[in-house]
Amino acid sequence: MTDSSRYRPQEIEERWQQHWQSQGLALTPEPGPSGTSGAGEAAEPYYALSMFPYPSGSLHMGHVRNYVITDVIARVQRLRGRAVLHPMGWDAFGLPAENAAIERGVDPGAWTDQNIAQMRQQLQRLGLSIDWDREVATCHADYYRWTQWLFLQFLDAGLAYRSEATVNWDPIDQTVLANEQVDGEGRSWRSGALVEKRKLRQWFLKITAYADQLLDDLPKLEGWPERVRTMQANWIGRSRGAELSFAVVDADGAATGQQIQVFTTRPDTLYGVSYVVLAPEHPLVASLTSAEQQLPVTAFIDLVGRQSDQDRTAEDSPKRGVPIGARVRNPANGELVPLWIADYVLADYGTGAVMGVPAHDQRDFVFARQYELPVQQVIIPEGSDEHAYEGGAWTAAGVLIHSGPYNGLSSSEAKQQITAAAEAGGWGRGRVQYRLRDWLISRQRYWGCPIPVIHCEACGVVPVPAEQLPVELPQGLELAGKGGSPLARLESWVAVACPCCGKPARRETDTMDTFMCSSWYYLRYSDPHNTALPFSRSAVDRWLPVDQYVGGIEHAILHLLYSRFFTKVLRDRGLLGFDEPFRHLLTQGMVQGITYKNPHSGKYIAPADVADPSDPRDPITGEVLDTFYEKMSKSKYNGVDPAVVIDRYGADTARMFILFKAPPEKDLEWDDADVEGQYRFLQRLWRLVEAAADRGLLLSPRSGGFLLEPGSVPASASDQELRRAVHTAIAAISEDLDGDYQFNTAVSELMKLSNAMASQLEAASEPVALEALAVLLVLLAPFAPHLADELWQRLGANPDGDTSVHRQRWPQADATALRRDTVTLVIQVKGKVRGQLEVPADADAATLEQLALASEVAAKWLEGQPPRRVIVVPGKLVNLVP
RNA sequence: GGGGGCAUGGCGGAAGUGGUAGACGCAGCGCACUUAAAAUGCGCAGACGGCGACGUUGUGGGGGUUCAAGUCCCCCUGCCCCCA
Repeated sequence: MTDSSRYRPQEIEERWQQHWQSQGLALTPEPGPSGTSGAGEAAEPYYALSMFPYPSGSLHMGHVRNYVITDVIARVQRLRGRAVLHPMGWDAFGLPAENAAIERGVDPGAWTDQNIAQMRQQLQRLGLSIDWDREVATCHADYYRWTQWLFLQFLDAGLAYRSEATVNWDPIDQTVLANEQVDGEGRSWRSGALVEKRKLRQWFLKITAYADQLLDDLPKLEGWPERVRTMQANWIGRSRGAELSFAVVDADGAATGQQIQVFTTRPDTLYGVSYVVLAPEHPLVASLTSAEQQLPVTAFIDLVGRQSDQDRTAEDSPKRGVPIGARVRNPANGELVPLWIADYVLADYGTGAVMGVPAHDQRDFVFARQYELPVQQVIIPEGSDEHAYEGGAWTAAGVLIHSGPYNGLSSSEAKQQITAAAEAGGWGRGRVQYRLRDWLISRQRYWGCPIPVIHCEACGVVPVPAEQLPVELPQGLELAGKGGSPLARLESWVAVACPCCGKPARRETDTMDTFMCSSWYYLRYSDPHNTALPFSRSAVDRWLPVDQYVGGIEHAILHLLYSRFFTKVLRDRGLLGFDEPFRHLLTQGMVQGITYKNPHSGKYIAPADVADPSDPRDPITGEVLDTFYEKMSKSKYNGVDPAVVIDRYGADTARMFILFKAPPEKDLEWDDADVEGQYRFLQRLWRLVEAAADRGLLLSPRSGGFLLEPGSVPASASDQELRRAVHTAIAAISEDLDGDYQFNTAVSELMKLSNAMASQLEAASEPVALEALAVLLVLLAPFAPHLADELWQRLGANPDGDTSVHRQRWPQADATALRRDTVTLVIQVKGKVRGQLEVPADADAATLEQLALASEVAAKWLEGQPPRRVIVVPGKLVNLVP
């Protein structure tokens, strides 16, 4: 073999990337006047989308996996004749840039642009077929202008409002956070700081107005993973129940006229109420607290203010509270019960007040035990004796007792009847409650999209007129990272004339949550250069909904819920014509690196410092290390740099490895030996095709495709066998790329085809061999695009550079080639495999039974007795039951 | 506590509607080529027993349905995720 014919990805990949770019291979076909765009004109559109990255400046393996998966999908759809939109952009506002500015004094915009340039370059080395002409960056004024414009749409629709609220305050990042951005331990999703409660005036989007739609449309999203839909449903958390009024009474038991509204999902337990609890922040607490309880109540409120919601409401944490020295009347039975405040009731959920039913609610039960409040059982399990309440509350539905006129009713009947009685008696009504809160979008940070409103003493909140957009972020602001909105300190920017009355007014100084920017970027790609609108109705309706969205499961709630909300609002504004933005969603698994940890010291050890991976030991102490796979991160020294892998093996090997190693939704364990194996496979392909070319097997460019006429039956058995392997691969890979994607088995089918060709190509006739070679390279093209195009050219199919393998058509399997004359029949005796028989493929059941009974296997295992029963599965097996 | 998911060789993973378990690859072993090694090619390979033909056993554990169960049903164990 000559030296020049070795597979050297470093020499071919960049060349092909440049060639594709000059050919405009990844550009999005737009419908034009007839005759102007050959491929795109009649083609059906297909939109393949990756979740756009934050431009941190360095590409990691998680990105690579995400974009390679989307790229394969985009390339397959092009080969299938679709007009493909496959864009990329940058989620470019956010704290890292601002922190860099604070720490190093650099300009956040310049810092971000530099990172974008760096990451774009890294991305391009992967050979992704991205249409870079449609790139967007959320921090550029020509993009955020439209984020502001869309905010004004929300404002105009009454879906954006400003309100004083108790909010999550992140003391490290010095900003407020949305509920969705606080984790289960009450920590910020970004900084990890324990979130504090503060009362501030903030902007909200009224996502709760769409709670029902967001929930009810989930079943329509059949192309989404079940668990993402479940997570969203849980997050929205719709519960049906009733709001009931408890009248406040004075020391003599006379009504004071004040009412406490409670929300409950269990109106059937109303007769079991032994107290009512208010949230410590409830507005009536101050006025209802008796003189003697003043001191403990004040102290308690102060204590609770320092706790997170999660700590306060967890079922297993201790419940604390104090009575405030007032009583209320149970509207059903007239009983007087004490009024308490407690940490486990939250002000902003429901009405900020709950009725305490210790016998049938676990938290109430714990609370009642703690403070020796009475426990009144009113529900018993159907058909059973009374529950003894040893361990806790009986929270399931059952039958009512001790409930006056409702005794004997089931829980569900009682819920209806008690709610109806409340409505009739004017002391309550049925109500639906959501866990979902309105979306808090104000951030007291600089590097975000300015909220385009002006505060005027005379006119109130005035939207910035659309023609004055964008409200640009001022340059050269000194960022200190301490206290309040940085923009507020720039008086020259803040002071502005009111657009309404012309008097001096002040700009809003908060910026938007970056999730605002990412809630509509997929719409902008359809029409990225529009200067009159964020997108035209015709462009957005042509390309959307996104056919396939690919990204991490970590966005299951936040980004995906917000984007669905945006889509529904914009639909109602007439800006687009669909209900849901993403038809199919693929949540790819993490990329994990091999991780070594000293079990005694807890220290992570870099793989490079482990001398012998089969017996990993601490390089200093010699202790045996724990070995496992975990998500790649700097602190664990288990990351693998994509650039290093590409330098060594090329992008095609990296792509193939990532696709082959695990199914796309599962976590993937990075393994250098497996990468090496993948590289060997590509080398084998190279040698296979080179050997064929050396023998004079050459493909000439032609328009009619490279397949033999469907139905062709070559004369020789070996040709038939090779053809069967070729068309089996077509059928199998086509199926793996349809619906739910199985790239791992698709790659293994490519390996099988290559193995078959390695042993059979030499003996094959020229037409059959050429068909096999052409099919192999077209099937390979989406996965290893550089190698496929290089070999395609080396086989002579692309002499002028304009008949790339990526411009070919995805092959159709020929049923004739898949047909067999004989098949292997399995012979079972009593369900156990005992032998095999070659039989004619078209033999009927009776023939198969006879062949099986006449076989040696039958003779050996039936011992001369005729079987009691025979089951025949034509084409598969015969089961003899003695 | 509620909901969702997962469990298959030494490892990653394959196995339409129940129908030959372990495809494909990694690691391993043997052979060929080589002075040697690497690379490459060919072959073996779940476990147990047997020189062998072959037999037994085997998809986290237990039970069931069926001619036939990785696949369907019930119970249990362990792990992951979401909500509490």
